Amino acid sequence: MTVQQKKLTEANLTVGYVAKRSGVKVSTLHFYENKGLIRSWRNNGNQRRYKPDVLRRVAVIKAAQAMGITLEEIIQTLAALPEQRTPTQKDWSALSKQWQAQLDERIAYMQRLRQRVDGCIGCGCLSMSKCPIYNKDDHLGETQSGAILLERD
Amino acid sequence: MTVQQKKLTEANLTVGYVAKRSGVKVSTLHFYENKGLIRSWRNNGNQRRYKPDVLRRVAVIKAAQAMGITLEEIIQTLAALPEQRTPTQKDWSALSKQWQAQLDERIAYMQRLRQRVDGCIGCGCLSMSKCPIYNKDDHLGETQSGAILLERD
DNA sequence: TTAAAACCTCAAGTTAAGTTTAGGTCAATA
DNA sequence: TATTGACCTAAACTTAACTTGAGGTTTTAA
Repeated sequence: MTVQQKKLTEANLTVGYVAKRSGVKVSTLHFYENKGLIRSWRNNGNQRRYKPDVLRRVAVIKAAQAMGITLEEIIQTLAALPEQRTPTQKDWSALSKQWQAQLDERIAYMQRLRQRVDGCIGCGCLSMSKCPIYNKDDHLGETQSGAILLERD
Repeated sequence: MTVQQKKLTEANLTVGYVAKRSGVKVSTLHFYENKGLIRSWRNNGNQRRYKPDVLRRVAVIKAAQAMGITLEEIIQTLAALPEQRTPTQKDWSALSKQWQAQLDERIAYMQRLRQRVDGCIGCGCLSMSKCPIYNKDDHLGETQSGAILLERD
């Protein structure tokens, strides 16, 4: 039995191991713990120990981030996971549905933007009076103004 | 002739007017000028004055940002615009082509991600050994690791 | 003409998502 | 057993893209 296998079966992962396996830095795991995104307990020497499901948690966090979801939102969503028992497939599945919807929205937003850029800038005219790049009702857009940016120039 | 019309025809816009018309704050215009994204000259009292095409510039900057392009990249791209003459439709069109390609890439990335999430998290299994959310070759992904995040857990 | 509104500069503050550093302790191995 | 590598905390630093504040000047309008 290798050291890693021993660690795995004992469900007793060190921070360095989790860092290597999850592809994030040790400092990031500390940071996530501070934020309440993951949890650990301490051994006699005050070192962190993790249950293996922390790996899934970090994977999910990273996946969500790649979808453009902020840590703050992720914290909110992860709060829906059970505290007492290890989350099941159903638990994770529920999360992913939420994020899928967000991802779909984001893709749709990008496509709308693509279309507008086709029409507005693509042709070189940029006549914003007819064809604003920003749309008041498009809440995914970063802009606060939402205004028609140019009417003439 | 209204004051605004006078300003427009005289090609002599104040910072407050540009701010209102472009939907960004005065401080943002100062900031952009510092970064070299826009230019102005000064009147006798040391106040900024702008040519009307600054409105188009700001619109383009905001559009590019909405596409996920950083200011640093925008600065690079805007550097291709002519310094001496006011940019023409062709000039703007060239820019937009570049950004369209980036936008297409980004959309494609999101869609790949969407597919992986369908397969990996959506089903609840999250068995990353077969179906990594992160792909080494997917350079749009934010993750450094690019590793398979979970082999078992 | 005078007060308010708009402008100016420069420096410091803000937020997100970490990373780095410093100064020390714990654990694994030659 | 000694030493090296892994860990600990707390605070400061980083980057992007701005925003805010302080203290002073210019314009505009009643």
